[in-house]
Amino acid sequence: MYSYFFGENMSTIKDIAKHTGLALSTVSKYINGGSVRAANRIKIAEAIKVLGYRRNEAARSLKTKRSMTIGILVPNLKSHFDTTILSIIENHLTDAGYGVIICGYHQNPKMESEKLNFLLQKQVDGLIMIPTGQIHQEILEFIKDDTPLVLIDRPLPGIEADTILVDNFQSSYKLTTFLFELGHRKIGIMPGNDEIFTGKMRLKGYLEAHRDLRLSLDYNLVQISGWDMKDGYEAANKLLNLNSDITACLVCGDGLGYGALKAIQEKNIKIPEDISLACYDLINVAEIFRPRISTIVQPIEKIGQLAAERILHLLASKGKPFKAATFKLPTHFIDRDSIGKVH
Amino acid sequence: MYSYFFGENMSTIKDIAKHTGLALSTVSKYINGGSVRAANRIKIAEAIKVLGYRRNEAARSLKTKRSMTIGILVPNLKSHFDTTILSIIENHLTDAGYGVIICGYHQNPKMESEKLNFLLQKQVDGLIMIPTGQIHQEILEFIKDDTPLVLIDRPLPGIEADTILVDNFQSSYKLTTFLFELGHRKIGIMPGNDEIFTGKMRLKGYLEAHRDLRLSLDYNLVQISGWDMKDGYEAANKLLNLNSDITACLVCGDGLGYGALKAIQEKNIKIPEDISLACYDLINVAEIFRPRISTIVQPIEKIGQLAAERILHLLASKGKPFKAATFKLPTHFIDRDSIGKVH
DNA sequence: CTGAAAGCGCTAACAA
DNA sequence: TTGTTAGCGCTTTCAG
Repeated sequence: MYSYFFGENMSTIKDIAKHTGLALSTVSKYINGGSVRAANRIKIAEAIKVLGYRRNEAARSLKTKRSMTIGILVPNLKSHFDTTILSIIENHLTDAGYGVIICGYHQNPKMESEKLNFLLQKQVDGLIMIPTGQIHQEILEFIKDDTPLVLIDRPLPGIEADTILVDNFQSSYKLTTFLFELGHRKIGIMPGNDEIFTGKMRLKGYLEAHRDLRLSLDYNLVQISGWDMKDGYEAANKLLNLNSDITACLVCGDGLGYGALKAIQEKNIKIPEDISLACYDLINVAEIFRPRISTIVQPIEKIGQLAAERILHLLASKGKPFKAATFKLPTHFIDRDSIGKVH
Repeated sequence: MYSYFFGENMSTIKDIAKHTGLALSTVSKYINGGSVRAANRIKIAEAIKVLGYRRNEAARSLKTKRSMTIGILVPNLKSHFDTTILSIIENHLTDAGYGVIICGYHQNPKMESEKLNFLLQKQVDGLIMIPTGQIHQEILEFIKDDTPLVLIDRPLPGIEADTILVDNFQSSYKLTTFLFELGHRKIGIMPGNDEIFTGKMRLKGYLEAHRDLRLSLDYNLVQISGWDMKDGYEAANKLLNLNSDITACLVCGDGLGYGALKAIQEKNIKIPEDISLACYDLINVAEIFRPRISTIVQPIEKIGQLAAERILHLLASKGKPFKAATFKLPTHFIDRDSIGKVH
């Protein structure tokens, strides 16, 4: 009699109340872990099984104004950096009982704003994002709604939110200096998109190192581009074609690294004999490539873990006064075999 | 007077009805694109802006029993294969007006079932997934609810659902034969996890090719493992240590490929002089590695696109009788420089 | 084209 | 411990 057919409506709390002869509120309490008489617990549990009951989250959210889900928004679902962080955060939040809605915005600010809107509509209880840097209306709304917000990788000036960064400036400054000390005088850089915080800061490190070292700078040595492999390929080709005397190159991203490697291989240029190469990230590949590529390693695990920790903390202390914190995590440089001396 | 403060409640359709002096239903119709008198349209639009109104999706879902979101569930958010497909599907569905909830289950069947449950609770209107192969209770529920379901990469026997596969068996059968024709007699294989459809079928292709070629088979040449880089590293080491006379190896996954490459490099074994290597996927890396790696290329773009198409189709024809279809997409083999002849 | 009213499934007082 | 009840914000008849 309580059988269900293909396509029939889900059973509700009401059905199971009817089935057990108990009140809705009792059933609800059971479901939410409240105290219910043992005999009734059993009855309810059985009814739930028999009727195939499953809580309707839409109704629950509507009532409680909490969705128990966190939104995560990243620029590029194809990027190893993004997805690794994603994966770590998801792990931690799942453990804490939160669901996760993952969105990518394809490095497109317009889509970024659309996805934020989507997440807003889904009433996520918190948001972790790698922003472009643009301050969208929706971000202000998250803040206005007092929804916990954690920013990763790139800050949002003027936005009061926990922010997790790495030492972009430092790392590229030091690396440039390191190359200089090895005798390099014509050092190229592929900073990616310099309107994005990481690109801008890494470029800045390179630039200031040049200034401090009193190394004159040829702007052909700076090839701004997008972040993808094809961008890296093009940028590297320009760099190589425009600077016959280039001896080293600093590549500021994973995708760019792939592209650069492709271009260099095609031209039959030898690393590190003809050109020294250093790259951010290049996870996995740096080790197996020959020569092994020297890279700046970001603490991805830590970033993800910290992001999850912070959002959980904010969630737990909601309503209380809070002061946004910025964390600047150290990267470290692993010098493998792609950097040589200039004589 | 309609100002809002930090943390104040969102304004609702009711507020904007009050603000404009119109009825709820009129406002609702406006929001849903119904016909409303021009003067009122303007009033409503303005009120929406002033009050910062945003539709509450929980309420909407509760009422309509549709969420306008599709769930996507994949085994491994760190896998290039998975995330590329993800990204493509997301694109298409977003264009069609659907939101997307992406989940990973970390190759863990238990978590797979938890995530399915999460998606079920979120009342997704459709589900696209790469399953482990286990038939969870939740999958049955999706089907019972008449929720469109599209399976990718691995089928679910007995489940009536659109399924998108590639020619795993064929591709590895042919590749094994190809290696045989080049003189290889000791061909190793790293099929990954042979309880997973793709691993099983690729192994089967290898095995049947051996049988058909009357090539005796040494079981040390088959190293079953997980799918990650470290699994590939271990499997390759075993393969290499156990078979001093091995001349070729077929690697059945991206992560495995990274691991195999690492092991081979460490042992200073030359490709293809000492060992020939062929690998599934190895996206991006196959081209830039030296020697360039010969790979079996899966039509990832097409898989993603087809998955999106199918789910959209199913969504549009909901309720109508439907017959599940299985698509088997062709892979193609790109022979680069990692396979040599045996004399 | 507009308005009144019912109710989706659930939670959370409050009363018993 | 259990039951009654009032909505959460929205869509959707059905009248007007």
